[in-house]
Amino acid sequence: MRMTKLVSKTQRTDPPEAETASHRLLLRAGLIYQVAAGVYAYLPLAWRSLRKIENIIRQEMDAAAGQELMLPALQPAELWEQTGRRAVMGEVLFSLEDRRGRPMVLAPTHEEVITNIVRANVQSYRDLPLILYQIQTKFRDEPRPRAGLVRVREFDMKDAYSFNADEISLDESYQAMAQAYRNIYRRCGLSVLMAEADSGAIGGKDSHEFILPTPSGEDTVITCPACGYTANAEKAVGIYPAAADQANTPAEVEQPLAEISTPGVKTIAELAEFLNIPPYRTLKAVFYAADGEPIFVTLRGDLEVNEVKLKNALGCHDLRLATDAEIQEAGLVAGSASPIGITAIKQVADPSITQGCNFAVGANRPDFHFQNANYPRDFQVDLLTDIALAQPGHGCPQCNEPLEATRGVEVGHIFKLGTFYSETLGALYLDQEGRQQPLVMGCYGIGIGRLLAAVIEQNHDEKGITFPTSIAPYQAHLIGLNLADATVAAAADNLYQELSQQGVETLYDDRPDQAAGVKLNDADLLGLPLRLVVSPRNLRNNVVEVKGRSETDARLVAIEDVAARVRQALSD
RNA sequence: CGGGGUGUAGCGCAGUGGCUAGCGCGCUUCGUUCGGGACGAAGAGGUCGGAGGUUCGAAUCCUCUCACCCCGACCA
Repeated sequence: MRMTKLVSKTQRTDPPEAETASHRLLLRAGLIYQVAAGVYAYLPLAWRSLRKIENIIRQEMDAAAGQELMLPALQPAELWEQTGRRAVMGEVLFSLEDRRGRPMVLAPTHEEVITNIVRANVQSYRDLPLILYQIQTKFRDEPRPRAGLVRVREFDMKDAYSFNADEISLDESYQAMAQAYRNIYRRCGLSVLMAEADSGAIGGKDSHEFILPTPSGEDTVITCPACGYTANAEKAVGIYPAAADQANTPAEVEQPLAEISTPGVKTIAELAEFLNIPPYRTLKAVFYAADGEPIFVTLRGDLEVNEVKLKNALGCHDLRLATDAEIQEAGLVAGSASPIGITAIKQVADPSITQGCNFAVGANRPDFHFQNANYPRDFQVDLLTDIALAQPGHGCPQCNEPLEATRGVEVGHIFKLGTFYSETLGALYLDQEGRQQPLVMGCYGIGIGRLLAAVIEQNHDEKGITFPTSIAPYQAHLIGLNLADATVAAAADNLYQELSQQGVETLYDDRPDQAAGVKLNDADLLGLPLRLVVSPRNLRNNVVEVKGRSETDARLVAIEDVAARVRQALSD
């Protein structure tokens, strides 16, 4: 490709709106063009790279016995009502009407359609297991698109679905997909973490996310350097430090409940300081609204609520902190709230309230707290279950060594779905004994554009992108310096022809009037793996300069050997 | 949806009621340059996000509205 014919141009300055490296470089190198919030055009360079990513994914999916097909993005809303997901998805679902006024949606994912297809085509265990996949455009009206291609509203996704006779078979498909995913990331030049993940309201047992560690990421991953435990913070379990200075047999050491005056004390930090006790000797109260119903949550004062765990425990769609008005209406006192004496509100508590005794807690009237609160002596709860957020420093659930936290971008997610869709939509098969059984399903997603963003996030330096060869838009960046010199122009043109004929994907900077600095900087910005420089200086010695993007020094190669050397370098 | 911010040339920005709206980069033409973002000369390019209002006069003041960015709740 000649750069004089390339539609996209590089920009000299960083786009001010781009906070993350991939967003900044994608815009600046002319790979993407923004059309609307969270909607981007892929310009030719990006599109070449994305197609290479897709092909790697296809190869790995096919190797794992996947069959590629293509499903429609435009679907009747009715299909989504059968599974109840029209309501679950809510405003994320792009909705429209056709000319007859029928409600339609633009699909954000494809479980409904694929399950119906399988229902119509699979009746026997002999057809199983089955893995189907597609690479197709998804539509999600995200509340907040961000960071260029990381979080958008229209994006291409590889989504795969497995159909198995039983859980054991599902495990095999799941493991095969997990391995395919590892292969895909490795081949794209990415190093990712595989983290235990929350499977959501409809999920089955297992779910894993593939996370690219980066400070600009949206997710927090909890890791254990000692044993390798890795989990999304939404899912992670931490062993919080037991209250070492407290006896483990509360019944014998419980002190009488006592109300004390605590003027101006509202937060846990203030309470702990006022009483000169550590935060873990207090109890924290938080109020939520779950699908509109008020929820009173209690956990130990040194811990935070994990809202995903809470949401799962309650089985609700919508969970948010209660408003001040709702708190007042419930007769609660913010800053001094107490689970003691609350009967009209649903109460949820974390088991941490049993780790210790004689806690300080609000008295549900302003400027007063209780001392020596003990569960279950002083209050009862409707639900006692893990709702605490694992934090760095907590003990690993596998080995009790201190956990660490890392930020990251989710570049893939695999789920064991179980039988929710097959039962709801009637996708059944006959087993060997002739009994009807629901198909056991899994689903597996990778966002293609986000993967490109992740690759750039992990492969760049201060000058620009450093594309891995496997997904670089072109393999070689040929620069002709001082093309006003007819000899140089001829040599560069010839080399371009030769490389092209030998199958080396070459971007040829044939711009006649650009200064050397502009061309060299653009080459660094675009980040193709190999840079070839033809110049008067080199040509006097009949050589061409060859340099890898990440190398500091160039090699001089005789011009007649360049094509062979380039092919060799690319195959390494 | 809550909080913060921005809309003026392709890009980045200046312009607090007064003449024909300006600067840098980029772009066009000519000339000179030619290995890390060259120089000179001459040019092209604008519904000042939109609508309404105030005014002799609005990019500038008022009202409404739209879009986009950043921080939080969501996801591949």
